[in-house]
Amino acid sequence: MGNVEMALAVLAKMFLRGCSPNVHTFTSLMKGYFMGGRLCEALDLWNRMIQEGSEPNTVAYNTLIHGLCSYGKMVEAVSVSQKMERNGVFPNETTYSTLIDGFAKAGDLVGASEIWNKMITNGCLPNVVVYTCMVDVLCRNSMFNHALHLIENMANGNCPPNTITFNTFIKGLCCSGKTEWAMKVLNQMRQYGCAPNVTTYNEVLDGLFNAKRTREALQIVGEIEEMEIKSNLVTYNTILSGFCHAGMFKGALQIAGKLLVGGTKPDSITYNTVIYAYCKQGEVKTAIQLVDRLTKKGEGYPDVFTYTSLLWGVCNWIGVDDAVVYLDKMINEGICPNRATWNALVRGLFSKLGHLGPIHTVDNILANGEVT
DNA sequence: ATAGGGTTAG
Repeated sequence: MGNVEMALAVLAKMFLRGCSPNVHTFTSLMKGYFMGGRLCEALDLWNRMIQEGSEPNTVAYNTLIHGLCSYGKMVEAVSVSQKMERNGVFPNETTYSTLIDGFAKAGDLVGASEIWNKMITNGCLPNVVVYTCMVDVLCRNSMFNHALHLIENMANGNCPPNTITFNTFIKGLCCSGKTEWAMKVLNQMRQYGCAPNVTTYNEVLDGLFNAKRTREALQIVGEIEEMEIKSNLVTYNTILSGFCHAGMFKGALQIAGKLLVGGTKPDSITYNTVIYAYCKQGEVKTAIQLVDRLTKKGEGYPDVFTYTSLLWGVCNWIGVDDAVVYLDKMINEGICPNRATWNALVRGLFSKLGHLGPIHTVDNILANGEVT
């Protein structure tokens, strides 16, 4: 029984004993439904709360708005916030930051700005979370100078930026390949009283590896050790995949060894990246053995990522016939191949046949409207 | 009882 089911059972017992849940109970339960991916149940619960005569307060509304935003339902979220005001329940900083974050995740600067303006009109002062969400949406729209100005305004005003504000800015810069600027921010954030933490370094590392700046990435790896910043699983996974991205598969496997020695518990991303590294350097048998060993332990593994690497490896180093066996195995286990899986197979197939002109990957076929 | 930051195939 999952947590949500357990909570529901408790709720049912409450009703049976004639106890009516209060707004707090409904709000927590609704949050649970939203987090469990059960939008309909969450909304049903909201309606039931109204029927029970519980008056939703600001926190209850914020929870509903956050749930709607997390499903990308921005029109509905805004409409709830308007209804909230009409019902005389005052929106607070959390209401506005939730809505601005929702628009930011959708890349909608106009939507986010409208909420900002509304907030100012209503006499609500932005806090550090609201500002940080605005930095996020500005970055997603490549308005890095605006984002920087906003951070400077914060520092000059009475709402100083914190480490998360800078991490958001650095992430935005890295996502646009502006790694030099990101490095500059990394070095300057201390002047604002914000110490970089492990997330800051993880973001910079990812940015550098993606930009093929392997040398600088390695410098950062050294800096993390010097600074006595404790690497976490994400750090290791980022370095691991970064090494693979740079074609340094041996180095990647060494990092994996270091992770295990350090006592960090690997996750499916770690395993998939290691399997990818093995397959890329032709140690497909080792990769298969590792997958077999991991399969016994938990559920949900291997997954589509594992099989895509494995199929690529078998196709390129063993043979297409064997790859088809693994494709069957995958489908029998109920794992659905995706576009990348088919691409790995099609690429492998054509590289074996050779000199047949351009490679017809699934992407090419879809782009050109060709039919096989 | 509510809000902002991190990693994997192509």
